[in-house]
Amino acid sequence: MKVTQDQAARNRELVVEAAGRLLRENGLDGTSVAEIMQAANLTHGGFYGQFKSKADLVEEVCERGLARGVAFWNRLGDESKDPLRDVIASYLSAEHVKSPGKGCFFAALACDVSRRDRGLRRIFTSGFRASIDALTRILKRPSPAPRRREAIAVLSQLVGAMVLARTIDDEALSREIAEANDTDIKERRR
Amino acid sequence: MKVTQDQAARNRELVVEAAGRLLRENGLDGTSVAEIMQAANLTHGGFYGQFKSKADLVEEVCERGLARGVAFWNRLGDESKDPLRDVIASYLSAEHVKSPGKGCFFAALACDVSRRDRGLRRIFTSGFRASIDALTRILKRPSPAPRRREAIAVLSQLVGAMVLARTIDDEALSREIAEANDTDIKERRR
DNA sequence: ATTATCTATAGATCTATAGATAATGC
DNA sequence: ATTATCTATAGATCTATAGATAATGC
Repeated sequence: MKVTQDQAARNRELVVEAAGRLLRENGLDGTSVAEIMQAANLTHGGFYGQFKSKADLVEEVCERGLARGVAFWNRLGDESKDPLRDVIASYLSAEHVKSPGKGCFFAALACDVSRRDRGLRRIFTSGFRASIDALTRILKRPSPAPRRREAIAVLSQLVGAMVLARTIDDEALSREIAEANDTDIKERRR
Repeated sequence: MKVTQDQAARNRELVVEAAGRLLRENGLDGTSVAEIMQAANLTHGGFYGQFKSKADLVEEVCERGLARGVAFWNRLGDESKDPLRDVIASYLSAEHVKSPGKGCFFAALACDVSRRDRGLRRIFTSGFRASIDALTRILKRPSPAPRRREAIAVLSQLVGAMVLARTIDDEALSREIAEANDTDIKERRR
């Protein structure tokens, strides 16, 4: 039963990883601790040796997940020829619509989070600020509007488009939502 | 205990009304049947005399709630001097941010719905089409972009702004999100 | 329509133990 | 190398709560 400290640390990572996927796919309430542990190939009871509570795990998962998203955008900002185009294309891709478990934490969980306690909401608030900063840096070519305001508008539009595209039960209409927003964001920045 | 058919029908309406508020405030999973019945001043058990199941009630509530939102926009479209301005101002108001129980079903429940069965998703899909039609009619002055595409973009932006504004645990930043999107939508249509 | 009840499932806790780690002895 | 201790995990169990049903009353 007992494993090396190293293996225990790896097991903990497996739990965080499985939770990251399941929570985004099925929601905060739609995912049980038992389910997460099963996905990590561990038993339910073992969970409480590594996390204080489910809420504790959720906070860790979201904090790390949001940071990952910001890092991805910052990397695009540094390395891409046309970072805004790449941000939009990846965000509004069909892949992102159909795989919430691998995608944006805002699109997957923001509605859930708005009903949760301060702790989790604060984590999302920090993640939001960092995301806006990343986007602001990406919107660097001359623009009539203040860049920060535009970053907020673009992020809102992206998140709304993803939430709606995932809700719609019609593949063609869902695609239309993603494409309309893709075109729209590009057009307005002519 | 037993009441007239008329009173029973009124009680049913009370249940639908209470559910409409509670489901939007606390989410589909965050609202119990017992809670809804209590809010309607009825007992838990009575629920199943009027609805087949909780899922059944949820469908009825969403269908009617979505239709109400569409009707509101159509009324603005018919009666307002500047319907787009009024749509945006009401949608992005501080009041709407803090009272999800009285607000847009997309902003309150779309994330939840994306994880539900076909029945409920189809209802939201119809509501989405009707909302886009209403918005398309409102966007009637000359525009370089196709009106339908613009309607989809504007609705996405509105929903995303509301979801994010409600998630953020900082009143000033939350206000900034609403105002940035308000200004942004107006600016792009100069 | 009320009241009591049933069944399922959730988060969380408890106990036992395999086996790793640390302390000790040669 | 031996012994003692520590700890990550398994498995069983507890408590609370959910949706739903059945029996009852007017």
